[in-house]
Amino acid sequence: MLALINQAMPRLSRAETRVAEWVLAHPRQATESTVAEVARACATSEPSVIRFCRRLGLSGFRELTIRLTESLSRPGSLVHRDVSAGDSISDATVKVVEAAIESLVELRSQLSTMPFDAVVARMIKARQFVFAGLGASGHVASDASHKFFRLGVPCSALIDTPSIQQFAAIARSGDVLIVISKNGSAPTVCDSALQAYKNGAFVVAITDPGSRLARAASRTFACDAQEDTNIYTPRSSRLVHLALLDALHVSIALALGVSAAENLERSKNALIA
Amino acid sequence: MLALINQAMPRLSRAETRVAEWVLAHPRQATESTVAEVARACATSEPSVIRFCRRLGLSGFRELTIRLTESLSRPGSLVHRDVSAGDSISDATVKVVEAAIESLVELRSQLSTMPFDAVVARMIKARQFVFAGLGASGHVASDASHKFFRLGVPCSALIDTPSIQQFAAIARSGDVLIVISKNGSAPTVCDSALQAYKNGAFVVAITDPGSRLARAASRTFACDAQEDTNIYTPRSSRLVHLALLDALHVSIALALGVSAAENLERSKNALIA
DNA sequence: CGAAGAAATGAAATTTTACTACGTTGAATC
DNA sequence: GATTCAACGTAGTAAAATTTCATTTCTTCG
Repeated sequence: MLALINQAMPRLSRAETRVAEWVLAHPRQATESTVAEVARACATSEPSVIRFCRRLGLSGFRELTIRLTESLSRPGSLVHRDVSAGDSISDATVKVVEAAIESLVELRSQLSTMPFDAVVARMIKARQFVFAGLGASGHVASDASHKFFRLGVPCSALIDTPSIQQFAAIARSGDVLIVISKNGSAPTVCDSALQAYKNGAFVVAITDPGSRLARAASRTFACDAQEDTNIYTPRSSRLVHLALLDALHVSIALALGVSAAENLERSKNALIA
Repeated sequence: MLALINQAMPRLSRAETRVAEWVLAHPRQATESTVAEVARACATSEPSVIRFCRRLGLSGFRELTIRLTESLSRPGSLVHRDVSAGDSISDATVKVVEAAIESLVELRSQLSTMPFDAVVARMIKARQFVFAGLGASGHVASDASHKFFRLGVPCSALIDTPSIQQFAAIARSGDVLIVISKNGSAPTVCDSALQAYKNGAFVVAITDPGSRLARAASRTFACDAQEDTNIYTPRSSRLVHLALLDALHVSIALALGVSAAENLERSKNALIA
């Protein structure tokens, strides 16, 4: 959160900058203050404080206090140590698993900012789900399709460019296209997402925030995967995307209610029997 | 905080108990609600909610939300609670991701007991890697194949019974068969593993400890995935298997040394260019 | 340089939210 | 069966968050 404020600093106006600086300087105090108190401390007005919150993408002051307490009580994350050529095997395995844990912890802290409610609301009324992704994201798409179809909604996975383009051309209202991409820059995928959107489909992106794909989609789940400069470090983004889709899957199951629960139950029993 | 509420339960009156139960069941949602919303959800009045807070020694509702968000964002508060039908979407998503984190933490603690060294020693001398799995494990196998081939070793993924059986029949010394299975009980897969082993292949199992597959393999990575009695709880085993294969991949890359590093480097550059 | 437009800002009004005062109900005790 | 006391909710109040809008300040372009 504090990093997010720092990052937003250049976009802020003068009064908002004063608020940002005060919050960064007194984060703990900010969580216990009221809007009026913050405004007074920053020698500005209450609306400016509110505007500051909005500029950060928050719903208001209340959410600021929540987000702040969250990040303040989260202990400094595990020191992300890269695998290096001299590592022993046991060192390396621990590092890899810890990196994976770290990215999931990061995901958890970002869950509350993600548009689950809006996406679920649209998905429970969909006539089909189409998952799309290339390369490693293709496997994620397949996995998701394999999981979501048990809800009783028609599902498919598209894992190559021509298929994605073809679907975009025939997409229509009622279709939900979930596009999975690590950095969201592949032009063909972005174009297809836009095309599907224009044809009336609901397009959900699971990708980096700020990417071209993120802008093309109706809704975006922003997972800022840390850049892996290290050749040995595997992409944790796959794990994050899978976990995110797990969460979405469960959310939809809950929203669909009894019918979905029954389908899940039956499909589970089918394996045991 | 949640523990504190539990502890205070006996001292609470009837209406206050209802509030306590709701907060324990929907902690995340509680942090984002207003007094009126909580009162409505508990079928009680606003003063009762306030009284509940006071009884806990807090100054009021505002402090409750702060204390709650604090304890929710602390990793120690992973009180693995199952998703239930009445959960809000935000509660459910947090629970799902926390369950995933928990299983990876579990994996980390078991890493030291796993036969990485022995498996790596055999794999760096292999002429090919074959990953096998059915259903959800099939996606894991595909993903692994897609990752390992970048080391420069021939790789393939078998995701259906006949293919696995056929490979087992032609397997020979120098082949490494990595079998991925959640509970390791599918008879055809176990038989194939045994057959491949008899034909001289090195068979690695990624499965539950004590399963039939575990006994059939040359070496086993035992991941005791907790039984998911709850229909909403997704299988975290996929994530664990993927992370485990990531670790194995990196270990092999390190053991292969410069040549593998070079291959990884080149394959990474191929995507950017 | 100066006027038109846009952006930023705060005063005041409005709505929402947390909290309090008080009367009623219900249960326990004698 | 009357008395007492705790529990509870209705209705009201104070306070806080948020919106509206007029004023000011900065841009920008003639």
